This record gives sequence, structure tokens and C-alpha cells, in this order.
Amino acid sequence: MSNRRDAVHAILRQSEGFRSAQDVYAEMRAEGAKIGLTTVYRALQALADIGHVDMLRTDDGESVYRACASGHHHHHLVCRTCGRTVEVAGPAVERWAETVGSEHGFTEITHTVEVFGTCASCSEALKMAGASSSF
Amino acid sequence: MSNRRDAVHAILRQSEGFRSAQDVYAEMRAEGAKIGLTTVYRALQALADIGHVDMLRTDDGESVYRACASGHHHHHLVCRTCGRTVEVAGPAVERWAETVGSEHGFTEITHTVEVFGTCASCSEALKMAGASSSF
DNA sequence: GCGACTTTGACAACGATTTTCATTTACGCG
DNA sequence: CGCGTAAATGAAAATCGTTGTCAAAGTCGC
Repeated sequence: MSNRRDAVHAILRQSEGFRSAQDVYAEMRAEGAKIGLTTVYRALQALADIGHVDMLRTDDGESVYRACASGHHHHHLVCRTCGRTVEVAGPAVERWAETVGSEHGFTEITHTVEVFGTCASCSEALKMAGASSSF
Repeated sequence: MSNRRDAVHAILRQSEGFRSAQDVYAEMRAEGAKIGLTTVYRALQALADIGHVDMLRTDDGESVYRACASGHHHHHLVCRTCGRTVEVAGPAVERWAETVGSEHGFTEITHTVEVFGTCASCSEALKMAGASSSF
């Protein structure tokens, strides 16, 4: 019973962007892995706890996870159409967060920053499909 | 049947920080308002759509709403202990988001920024209560 | 007042996540 | 080596916020 965490982590590592728990579960089952949904959730949470994966909530309330290339702090730039993700560092934001925090007397400041946009290829694609937004 | 949206909006206006839909619903019922959960959700969404309230997801996937003092873009500095919220503007972040976005060929850039921290009074309080966290 | 359209709200449906609990597995100990 | 205990696992049920359905009630123009 090798730690299923490793199996789950492996899936995330071979994935490009963020994956939902259900998604990871589905893929593992598809690959023939014998694992339960419960275990996937537990593994994902454990992984997130020890900082081996990033975890965030999508706008529709689903938790998505991603194996980070590095353990250091960074943010994500996500294409709202195709989901492509780019890791970005933002010293400016870090400093800004610290600053506004302390200005208001806050300590132990953390922050959540997600940048969304439409990536080059998707905006191309949209230009064609669009033009019919009547509202 | 005056628009229930107004009633819902009123609740948010007289609230300090973010309120969950269920929370708002509970308060309205407590005040004697005859309104259904469904309607609260619909009102909240409508309000969020037209930008009269801010909407974001808490870490446990709940949607929370808040009537903004202004309609313009800003972010929030939230005390992770008492929930006190301060609206902060961050031109630096706006620019940064735009920059990293375009650097990667992204367009129509939006961003989510939430800053969390422990406010002055809470960190005081925690200092005393603390000292016993063995894990 | 009547009819068409909109809003409302009770309740069911949904879906993601968590909990429960019995089973299986790992592993130290006798 | 077999046993017992504790941890891990997974199937299914429970939870809970949110959304959809649909009939009843309200609004408005005629």
C-alpha cells in the first residue's frame, strides 16, 4: 500500500494546469489505478498541507490543484478560455500587499492573487466566433 | 412586490464585512422579511452582475457578498481573525497585473487580489491566548 | 376585471466535498 | 511465523451550498 499520495502527486506533475479532484480521480481510474475518490481528496489535501501542490477555488466553487514546479511563492496567470496557466512572480505585489497591510496595522500578511485573461491563441479564436453578442 | 433586490442590498449595506447568502437570508427572516432563499440568491447574483456588490468565494467554497462603498475597482484587506475588512486601492497591482498579462500575450486581463492578515487588535488578543499552541 | 408577463418562493435536484465505517494492509511484537 | 493493533483505504451515505423547476401571486396595460 504505497502512499497513494505519491500516485496523486504524479498525476498532477504530468498535468499542465490545474486539475480538479474529480478530474484527477477520473484520470487515475482511467489509467487503471485502483483508488477511491475519498483517497484522492485526502491525498490532495495532504499534499496541499505540506505545500507540494497549489490549491485554489475556481469561480464555481470547485477546488483545483496543481503541482508546482518550485516550492517558492508565486502567482498564476490563467487563460479564462483554455485554462492555460503560467506561473508568474510579482515582487511588486508582494511588497504592495505588505505595505497596505502594515499601513492598516495588520500583521502576518498573506495574499491571494490570481490574474485571468484571454491568451493570444484564444483571443484569436474568439474574434471569429464572437461578433454575435447581441446582449 | 418591490424588488427584493433592494431589500437584499439594504442588508448588505448595513453590514460591516462580507456576508454569505445563507447569512443574509437568515437575517432577513429574523427581521421578519418574507423572502425565500432562492430569491436571496437571485438578488445577490443580480446585484453582483450589475456591480453593486462584490462577490468572492471563501476558502471553503462559500460565496460571500458585500455592498461596496464605491462602484470603482478596489481590493480587500481582511483580518483573518475578526473578519474586519478594509477596502484598499492598489494602482501598483493593477499595473502589475496588466504587465505580466501582456508580457505573456494575454488580453482582457482581470485579477483577483485579496490580502489577509491579522489586525492590530486581534494580534494583541492572540499574543495572550497563544503561548499554548503545542501543535 | 382580464390576460400576459414577471417575480417570487417552496421544494426538489445537483454536485462537490466530507464523514462514516467496515475492510484491508503494514508492521512491530511475542 | 502468526497475531494484534493502528493507519490507510474506499464505497456509500450524509452534508451543504447553490441552482433549477414550477405553480402561485403580483404588476401592468387594456
